[in-house]
Amino acid sequence: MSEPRYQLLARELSAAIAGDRYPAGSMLPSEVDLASRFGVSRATVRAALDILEHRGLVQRRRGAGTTVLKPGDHPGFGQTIGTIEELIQYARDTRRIVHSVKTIIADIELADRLGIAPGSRWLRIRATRSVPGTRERPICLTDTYVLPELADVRQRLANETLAVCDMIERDHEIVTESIDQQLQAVLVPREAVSLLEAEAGGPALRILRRYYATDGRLFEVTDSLHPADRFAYRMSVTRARRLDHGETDS
Amino acid sequence: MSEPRYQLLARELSAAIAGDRYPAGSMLPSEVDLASRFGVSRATVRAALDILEHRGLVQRRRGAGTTVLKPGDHPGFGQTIGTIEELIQYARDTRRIVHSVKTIIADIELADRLGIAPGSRWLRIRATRSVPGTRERPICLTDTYVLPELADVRQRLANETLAVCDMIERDHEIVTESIDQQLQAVLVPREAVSLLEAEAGGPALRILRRYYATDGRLFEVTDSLHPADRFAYRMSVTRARRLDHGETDS
DNA sequence: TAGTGGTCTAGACCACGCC
DNA sequence: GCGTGGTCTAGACCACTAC
Repeated sequence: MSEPRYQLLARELSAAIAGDRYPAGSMLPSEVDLASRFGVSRATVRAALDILEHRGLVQRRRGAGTTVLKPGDHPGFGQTIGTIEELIQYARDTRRIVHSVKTIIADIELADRLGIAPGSRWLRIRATRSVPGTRERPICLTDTYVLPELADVRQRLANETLAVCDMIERDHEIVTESIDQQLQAVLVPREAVSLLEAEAGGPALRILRRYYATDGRLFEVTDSLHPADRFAYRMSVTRARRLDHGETDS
Repeated sequence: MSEPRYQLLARELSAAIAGDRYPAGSMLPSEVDLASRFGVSRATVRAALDILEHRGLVQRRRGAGTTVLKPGDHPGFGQTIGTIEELIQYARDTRRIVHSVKTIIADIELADRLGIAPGSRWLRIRATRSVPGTRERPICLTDTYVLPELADVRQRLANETLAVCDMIERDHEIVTESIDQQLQAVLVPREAVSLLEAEAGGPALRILRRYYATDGRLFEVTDSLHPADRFAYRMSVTRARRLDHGETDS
């Protein structure tokens, strides 16, 4: 009907992990166990665990079981690079200038581009960010899409420099659990030229971010355009320690 | 049995697409059709298609079918890499073509660009990576710089498709502790045009990686140029959860 | 050896797009 | 209506890990 069971199950498990029912380092019940507990087939459990694994919440090892991971403690070199706090700090240090706020319905093209459901309603906030106290040109142009029920963030836009997801966290019972991020090189499109004070056809970094709450819900999507000369993305990846008991062979 | 059937099937389909049996814009056979053709179950076909879809080679639409995408015309992004496992798989699935190997001494400009000491000596390996069995253009142009004392990796370049840092880890007492990574949008420079078969001035993603060993030594630097239509960078960022007991227990 | 996750099968029903 | 992909089930065997 509405939501697939494996998604629902992923949300419940993700909430249970966030709620410390399964703390970092502990083991999740086995797949057959989860299947019987939730009254679903093992395939459904596996589909749910696929989601959690992809989000970096758990690690699965054949013959051993499924472990809840600490963020930053990922097998090999983790997909988790940096922290949300770092992203938020970036927002705190810059000033937002809102250019338009508007309710939109996602057409096929936008839905594909953002990875959201076609026909779904979102509040779109179009803004630029600048370094305060300078006459420098803006660092980026960002379209922020939030669920309609969170639309009251628009009251706060004017007075606060916080990231939108930060404001949402404070006003609603929402905690950001993970962010999916995609980076791509593009050329500055004509429509962005005047807002960014950039040259059309210059190099720019496009960053698409999808914000997931602890209950697994996608509640915010941002689509940012950074002219290359004003922004580079830096990150550090550290080798993860194994969570298991066995020592590292040599 | 080494390789799972769904992986093998993914490779065969991917090769068939590359070999123009299913050209861009055309439809793949239906899932049931593929299942009976290859003598596997539909679930196995779906697992294979999941891989192709995730790589951005095909697009699936319920009720409509599976379409082969044109590179550069993807609904979201092109090739994406999320985890190191994928990076390794990426290396395994692509062919390295070495164009030159040469000892260089870093001048001021290079030292600045790579973050290494001016006047230091490095072995530079210039190579492209392509999807094997196709006449597609290369995915990236990479300059790999390694310390002179690790120069014996050059013997392995021809026979192995592994990442250079992987080969170094195996041959020497070096373990990669962390990687500093920097992403930047640039335009394809004239010097890269012929090797990449790309248009000068087109958008490209430049990824600079610095590899540090456990003793803190910088032993490898890579400088990659990915034309935007052939690559996007994907990652997941996780909220730093509260640490219950001691922080990094051993 | 017992239990785990990884793979695979052969069915089934559904929502959706197209004719 | 019909075929498509999306979801789901109830089995099965295997490779691997822990004990």
